[in-house]
Amino acid sequence: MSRKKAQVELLQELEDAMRRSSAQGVLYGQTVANVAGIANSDLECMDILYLEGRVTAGRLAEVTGLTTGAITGVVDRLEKAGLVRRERDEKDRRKVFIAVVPDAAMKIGQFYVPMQQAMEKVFGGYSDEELRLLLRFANEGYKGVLAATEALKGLLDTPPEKRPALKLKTRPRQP
Amino acid sequence: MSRKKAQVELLQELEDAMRRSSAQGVLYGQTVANVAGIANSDLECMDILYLEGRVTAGRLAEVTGLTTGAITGVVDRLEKAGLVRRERDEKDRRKVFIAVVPDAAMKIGQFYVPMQQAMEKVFGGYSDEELRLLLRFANEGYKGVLAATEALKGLLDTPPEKRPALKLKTRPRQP
DNA sequence: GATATATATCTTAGTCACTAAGAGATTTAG
DNA sequence: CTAAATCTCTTAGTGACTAAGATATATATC
Repeated sequence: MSRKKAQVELLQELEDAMRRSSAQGVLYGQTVANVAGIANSDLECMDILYLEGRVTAGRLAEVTGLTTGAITGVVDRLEKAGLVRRERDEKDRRKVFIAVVPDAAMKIGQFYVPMQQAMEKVFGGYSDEELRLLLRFANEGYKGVLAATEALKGLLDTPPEKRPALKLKTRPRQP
Repeated sequence: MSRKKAQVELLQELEDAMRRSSAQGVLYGQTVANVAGIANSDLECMDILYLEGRVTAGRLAEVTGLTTGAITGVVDRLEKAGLVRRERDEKDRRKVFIAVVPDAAMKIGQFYVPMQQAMEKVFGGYSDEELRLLLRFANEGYKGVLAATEALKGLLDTPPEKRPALKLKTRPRQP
């Protein structure tokens, strides 16, 4: 045992707190989709487009885990709503780039204002050095979650009986 | 202007990094649901049950934003899968408590092991004091997101033309 | 250069989770 | 004791999703 009891508890608290805030983050997203009047996956794709810029339909399918057929539907709806445009790649005419229509970023962005304000308020309680620590953690956390997602996807290709037994460290929770 | 340019950039980076990792967190959840062979909302409810303990069907509807009818379906599926049990409240026989079946926590929990391992690895790079800072941030962040969600929900009840104009601070992103 | 294979998106048919509206059961208020 | 309120479930209908395959374009092989 290299960890003291207090630290194990700290880590458990941390895990729960992150899980809780992440769950609430999901709910915020659902609410945005509701208010904006678009489907959840549609908003998810808008978010990817915001973060990655112009991407192909296939990449959207890859990142969201949806089938290409489903993405066709997503893009159809977003295009009809005037939020994105299809742009055929002139180099490879099989590809279709999806690009956010300039004004659309703001139409959707406004619904993130309450979140930004709340976060600004929270960030206000931290020094620059502490904020840099949070940034470092956010970046490392992203990489960790990405890796974990890949690891978990790997299980999908493995038949259940051949899966390496996962040692479970969570204890059942008392309500 | 009370903030220096460097800090504004830091905050923007932080916002993007959090958005990115939170988006990846959503994807992790979707993958868990896939691997576990249950619907997304079903898993979301399992998560709420894990965090809140035994809750009523109505509370699940409230927290998830689904209708009570949808929750009936969720609970039906989870019950059939042997993950939860319906328990009528003896004090108020209209209410139905949903409780996680003891072993079920582990059945689902195993799919969070890759995530826990990834996070343990990340946490390993921080001192106890830094971890406490992260915990403080996670808790404050949760409260912030919760408040933001409520604020946004408020907009739903306000007719679009009567909504207080949200001042947009995001700048459109260059892809 | 012609043919075969690969890649990227779209189409179609069918499935399943969701909403809206209201029914049924129980509790609380007058 | 009746009326209103609360909580869950039921029903009918809608819409986003998958699987499979069609279409169009690109790349590889001979």
